[in-house]
Parts: sequence; C-alpha cells; structure tokens
Amino acid sequence: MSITIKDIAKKANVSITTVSLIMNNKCHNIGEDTIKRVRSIIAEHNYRPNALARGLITNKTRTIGLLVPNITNPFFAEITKGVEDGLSEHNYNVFLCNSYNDIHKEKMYINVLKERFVEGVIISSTNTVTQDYYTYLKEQGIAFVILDRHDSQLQYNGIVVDDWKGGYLATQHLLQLGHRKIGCIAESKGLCNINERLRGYQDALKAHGVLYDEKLVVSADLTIEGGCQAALGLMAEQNVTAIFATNDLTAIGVYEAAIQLGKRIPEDVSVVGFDDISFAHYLSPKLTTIRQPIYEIGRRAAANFIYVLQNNTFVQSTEVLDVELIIRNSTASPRL
Amino acid sequence: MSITIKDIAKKANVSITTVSLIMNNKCHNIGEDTIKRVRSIIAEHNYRPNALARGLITNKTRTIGLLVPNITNPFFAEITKGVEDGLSEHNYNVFLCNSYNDIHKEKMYINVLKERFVEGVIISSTNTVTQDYYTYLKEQGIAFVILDRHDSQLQYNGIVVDDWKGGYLATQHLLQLGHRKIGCIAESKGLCNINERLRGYQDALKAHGVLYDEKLVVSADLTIEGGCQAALGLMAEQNVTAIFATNDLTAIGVYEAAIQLGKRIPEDVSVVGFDDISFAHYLSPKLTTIRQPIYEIGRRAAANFIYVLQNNTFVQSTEVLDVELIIRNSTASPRL
DNA sequence: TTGAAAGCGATACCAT
DNA sequence: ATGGTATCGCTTTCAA
Repeated sequence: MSITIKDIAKKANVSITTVSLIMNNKCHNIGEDTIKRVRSIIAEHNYRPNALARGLITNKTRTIGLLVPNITNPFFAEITKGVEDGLSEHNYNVFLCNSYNDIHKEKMYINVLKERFVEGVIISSTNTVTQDYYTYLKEQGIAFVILDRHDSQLQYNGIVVDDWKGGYLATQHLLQLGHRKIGCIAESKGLCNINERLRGYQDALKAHGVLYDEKLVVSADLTIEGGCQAALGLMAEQNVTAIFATNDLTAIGVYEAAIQLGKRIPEDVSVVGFDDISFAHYLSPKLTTIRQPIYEIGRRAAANFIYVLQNNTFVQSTEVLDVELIIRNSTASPRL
Repeated sequence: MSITIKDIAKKANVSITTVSLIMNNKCHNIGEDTIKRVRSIIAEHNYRPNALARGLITNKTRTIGLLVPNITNPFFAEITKGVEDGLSEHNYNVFLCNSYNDIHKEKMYINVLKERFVEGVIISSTNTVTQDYYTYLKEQGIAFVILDRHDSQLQYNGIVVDDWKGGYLATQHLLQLGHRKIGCIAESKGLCNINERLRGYQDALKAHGVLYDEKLVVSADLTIEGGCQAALGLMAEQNVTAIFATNDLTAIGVYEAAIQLGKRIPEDVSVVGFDDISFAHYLSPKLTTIRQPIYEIGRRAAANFIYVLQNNTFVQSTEVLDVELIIRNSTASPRL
C-alpha cells in the first residue's frame, strides 16, 4: 500500500542501493543528474523510508522513552516539554510513559521500551535509585539519563538541581523574617532530592541557632491532598508560624488547609514552596518558592542523550543546575 | 548483542517457527512439553521479540501518535494521561508530540508518525479542521481520532463535549444571578469548540431577553496571559459585571487582571471558566466553571482506537460527552 | 558511477 | 506436531 524504496527505484530506473545512498546523503559518487532525478521522484511521491525497516538494520530508531510518575503534575509536564523540544530538533521522538511511581510498572515499561529498541530512556523520579535498581538498569544495556537523583556513589548520567541549597534558602528566608517554629512537609519514601531539601532545612536551622524538632517535619504524599493533610496537623497541633513545603503541589495543599482552619497566609502562617510551577504565580497570595529551571532540566536531559548517542560513549556525569529563591506574597514576619 | 528468536530456537532445539508460534499463542498443535521447554527458555533469558521486526511484517506496531498543542496546559496533560492509560491496558504505546498549534508542525509530525508506522493518530485541538485539512488527513491513509472539533459536515472519528450547553449553562448562571453586562473571552482562530461555547453564550442571552453586544466579546490567546489582557480591556473599558472565560486558563488571567485593577472577585466582577482543570479548585476564590470530563475524553479516544483497530473498520462517528456547571465562589450577584 | 545480494529479526505459508 | 523458506523494507558490502 505505502510506497517503498523499490517503487522509487523502479520509477527512477536505478537500483534501490542508489536510492538508499541518496536518501542518506552518502552520494559522493553518484551522478548529479541521477541524484536530481531521484530526489524529485522522492519529493513528488512524498516518499519517506519505513523507520521500522531502517531501525531493524541500523539499530538506530531515533526514539527514546520518557518515564515520568504522572504527566498531570505540571512539574513533569514542563520537563516533558523540554525533553520533547530538545529531542525533536534532532529528529528524535519520545514514547511517553506514566509510571505512577510504581517500580513494577517502571520495570515493565523499561522492558516494553527495550523491545521497541529505543536508544535510551530518561527516567524522571523513580521511587529511589537504589543500588539494586541501578544494577538492574545497567544490565538492561540501554543508555539512561536519570533526573533528580543525587548519589555520589552511584555513577550514571543525571541531571539534578541543587536541592540542598533550595532547602537552605527557603528556610533561611523564613528565619530572617523572624520565624522560629517552622514546619516542613517532606515525604516518606526516601526520595533523595527531597531528603536533600530537608538537609538544607536542617542546616539553615542550625546555622541560625534554632533547635531542630523532628515533630515539625511530617511526611506526605507530594500532592495537593497530601500537603493539605500534613499542613492540617502542622498548623492545628504544632502551631507553626511558617511551613516549608518541599514542592509546590504540597504548598497548594497548605493553602487549602489554611482555608479550612480559617488561617490567613501570610498573616497567620507563611508558606514557601519548591519548584516554581507556573501556577505558583497565580495563587492568592502569590507563592514564595524556590525556582528550579524545570524546562531546562528536560532540555539538558535531551541534550545529554544526543551527546551520548552521537559520540557513542557512556558518559557518567551528573549535571547540577542552580536554584533561586523567588520571594512573592506568601511569606511575612510572624505576628508577635 | 540482544538475544533473538534464533538463539531461543537453537537452545530449545526447535525451529524458529515453533518459537514464534508459541510466543503468539498459536500453539494448538504443538506438544505440551515442547511448549513448556521453550517457554522456560524464553523466561530464563528474559527474551522479548524485537518489535521492529515484528511490526515490519505484520504492519502492527502497537503504537499510536498523540498530537497536543502543548502538554504544559493541564487540560492536555489530563487528556494525555487518559490516552496513555487507555492504551497501555492494550499494550499500545504513545508517541507524544507538541504541535504548538502550528499547522506546519502538525503536518510534519504526521509525516514522522507515518514513517514510524503508528497505527493511528489522535489529534487534540488542531487549529481548525477545515475541509482542506480533513482531505489531507484522509489522504494519509491512517486512522485518526480528532478531539474537540464539531462539524456535522465533516465525517470522522471524534470525541467532543457539548460545548454549546456549557456556554449556555455558564451564561445562564450569570444571568440568573442578575448580571446583564457579561463579557466573554473567546479566541480569534475560529476554533469550533470555542465558537460553540460562544453560541451558547449568545443563545442564553437571547433567551433571557438581553441584547447581544459584540463589544463585550473579545478574542484572546487561550492562555493565562491572553486572558489577562482581554479581561483588562473588558473590565476597564466596558465595565462588565461578569466575565465568561471560555477556558480555565483565561479565567486565571481574569483573576490576574482583577488584581491589577484592584477589583475583587466576585464582589466587583463574577467569573465563570470552562474545563475544570484541577487547579480551578485551588484558586482563591475557587473558580465557578463548566466541568468537562477531561480524563474521560482521553480514555474514550483510546477506546475508540482500540475498537477501530481491532475491528479493522473506519467508523465515522462523533461521541458527545456531557458537561456540567460547577458552582464555586467566583460568582455572585452584582452590587446595585 | 551503479547494482546484486546478503542480512537485520520476526511472521506466515506450505511442506513434511 | 514441527520445520524450511519467502518476505517485510531497508542498509551495507562487494563486485562490476
């Protein structure tokens, strides 16, 4: 049904080899007029080579897999866009997979992607890259770029941001405003980037001579609902004057909790988020948060891949991108 | 490098035909013990057939393409999730493409997807499906499902919501609250679903004996910024007491404009959105909006595809899903 | 400067 | 109940 290289060859009165050579720009030794004739026939029929057949023989499919926990989270949507943009410039396409933070689903997808012969997989936010899991990935014999995972011991291609600094900056900001009872919403599965943010929180506390109180740190799902639950406890039982939410979604949850408890932000409680998703700017009050270059993370992951694949090298390096405190209206000095 | 069907056949002392038959569960006539032996060898080596080779011969790649304008818009992220969920249950994978509402990019992607031999393409929100474009799609010889496009004349597989009803419901709600000067933020490219919403707005006005004033309808980019610009004009120059924003993103823009002009929602101006993206619930005040079953749209699109592909039939039908008015806190009676 | 033929990894038809 | 072989559409090596 679809037009093939054979058809083109026949119409142009040349062999399929010639057509192939021309299509791949390996036609140094082919006559100018032959090239022109073939090219025009290709154009005329809008012929495009079958990527499957091509991939089968070259082992280059120009596809990569992207594993995100949930595309519905604006953070991952933004990363996805960065990846797609970065890749499409190099004529790569992306298979999108939602892992729902389920490691089994993740492994299942890796298998699926392998049988599709993707040239690599970008993994955004696995549960945690344990030594076991890392070994597993290595065994797969595909290139990986892993996002958001710090681990000085495990060596892999990765893009991360300076999560520690983010946590420090956020907490320092609250301390400088005069807060002393600062809650923190972390999570329970031991995600290393969140742990880094927590370390930043602790170190800032220490630097300002404030005693670390583990009752003020609660674990939550990193969702709006999770943040709301956590904040409810923090505000009602611990009477914090400020909350550092380790991502913006949970910060939105804090807003929701504040409404339920009749507390005002920032008068009664200050909030700092993390990520700076676009909606942070449109909350009321506008959210003070730690900005990470989300789109850029996706672009870098893509660029990293292009580099690795083009140079046929397994670099093992982690790029660290910077973060920045964006002060908006959700933070103020505590009332006396 | 990777293990192939040949390797399995050799290890099991059978022909590749046998292995193939077993893998595809066409082994009615094959000895129990042979099956067991082969199966265990397959499992032992974690062998999975090369999807490229398979697709090359069967013309079934179990992949589909999904074209969305911008994955960063929560509306499309939600649709994407629905599509991916619906498809992955049937072992289909999805190529994600951002068209940025650029018809050239869209056509380019369709070509790319064709050469990857996707079994079909789900197109979410093209500029507009004109007769020309529709003809173009038909010529491609792939199955399409088109989302969000009403057109009784053009026949294709489609999923839409009752946009007219949504526009009517939104406007009626405002009228019943006592508003008479109701602005509407539409868009300029003639998207048919937005036009339907506008028709609903006009019909509601008429039904309530309110004269339609075209100065109250402004075109905008369907983004937060676009909505903000449009609302600025509507509020400052036209002095409307209420605004019907034809999507939630522009409604958020209205909130922003209200802040800039020092107006309060809903005391000074009421706002109704459209879509009910998850953030609508977390705006302050919470957004009154028209809910469409976004995730479900994606699922249905996927289901439609599965049906079409499994039955090898080109159904040409449009499913219409219902919408619903969700009253929250962004609407109130106008002050006297 | 061009073409013939082998082969990528699977499926499917026809034998046995 | 199992195997041989053509074939899918292309790239690549070698020969002419």
